[in-house]
Amino acid sequence: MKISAQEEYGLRCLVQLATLGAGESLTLNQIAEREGVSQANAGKLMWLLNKAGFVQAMRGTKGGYTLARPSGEIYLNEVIKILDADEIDNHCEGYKGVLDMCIHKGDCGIRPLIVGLHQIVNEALSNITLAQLVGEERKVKETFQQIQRLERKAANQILGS
Amino acid sequence: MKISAQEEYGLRCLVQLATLGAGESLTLNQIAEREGVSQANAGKLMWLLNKAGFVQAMRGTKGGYTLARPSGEIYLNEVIKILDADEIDNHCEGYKGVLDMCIHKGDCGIRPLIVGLHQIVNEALSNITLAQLVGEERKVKETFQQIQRLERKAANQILGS
DNA sequence: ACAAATCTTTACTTTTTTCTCAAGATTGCG
DNA sequence: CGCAATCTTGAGAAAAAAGTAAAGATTTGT
Repeated sequence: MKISAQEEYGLRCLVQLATLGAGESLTLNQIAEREGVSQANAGKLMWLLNKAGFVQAMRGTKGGYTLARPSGEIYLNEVIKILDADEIDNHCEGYKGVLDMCIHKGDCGIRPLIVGLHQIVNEALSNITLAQLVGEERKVKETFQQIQRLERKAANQILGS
Repeated sequence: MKISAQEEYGLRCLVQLATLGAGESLTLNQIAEREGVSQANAGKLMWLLNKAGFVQAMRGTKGGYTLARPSGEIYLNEVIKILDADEIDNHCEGYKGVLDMCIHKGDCGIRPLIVGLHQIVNEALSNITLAQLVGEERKVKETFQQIQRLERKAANQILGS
């Protein structure tokens, strides 16, 4: 279970935009340079993010990108969903081995595991906004630590019984 | 953020072994057939799991695989770690763009996010054993739902304030 | 000892993901 | 207008992941 390159770089490009003051914008080149990515690659990512409505692009001299909404209103789960080309909703379509259908219809321990994992990640991401990612290292860390503590408690309650 | 094919199929092969009674074992062919995977592929997975000490293999006629420990003592986080070729510990080594080093040293909003996500997933996985995955759909689902509820509560406590 | 069944291991092929390139489109400026 | 800067878009190259094949090693049974 890992974060894909597209998810990571896409998020980082957004973070760059989130640091801007009102009226400021960044060109593809600036974004690429700041994140250590090629301009071509950044271009594709920004294109995706633009299509999805997270950023606004302006062409021509003096063009560039800005966030389409305040960074405090952009939740990471939405962003990840775009950068990751959806997935999960059709999990059993994906890994069905050489057979035509997923073998594990009905009662199957694997499916709830996979679905559950995705939900947990999604839930965590839906509590974090772009704004929080900008220079707010402390708060993000705290949020996750708290989540983990309660996660552990929950597991004990259920499994320990 | 998604589960890789190797993670999923590897887990499923283990689940097959976990359903066996004492003294029973499964051959590569049987495992492959039951999970709808090619024998070659199952072979590679079982080889990995064997090297990591999760299963025991016996060659020759009457050979096959069995779990190396009781299924109740095999935690999913350990298994995933093997099937996923480690990762995370060296996250900043992985996605560093075209530069020699990760740009985000020190204070960086992205790193705690990535690390935090992995920890949350790992924590969830470390509370589930192979035994629970066998025909226990209900229980796995419950565990995750409970974790999610508390996760949400935790987030509200911190972020809402 | 030999043959059959089975796991082991390495090299290779295919598929998917990631990244790049190059041509096109739009905007602003002189 | 026409040039320069910038985003857009699709094709395709490169890299990584997944999967396959084939030859080798080990065990059991006769």
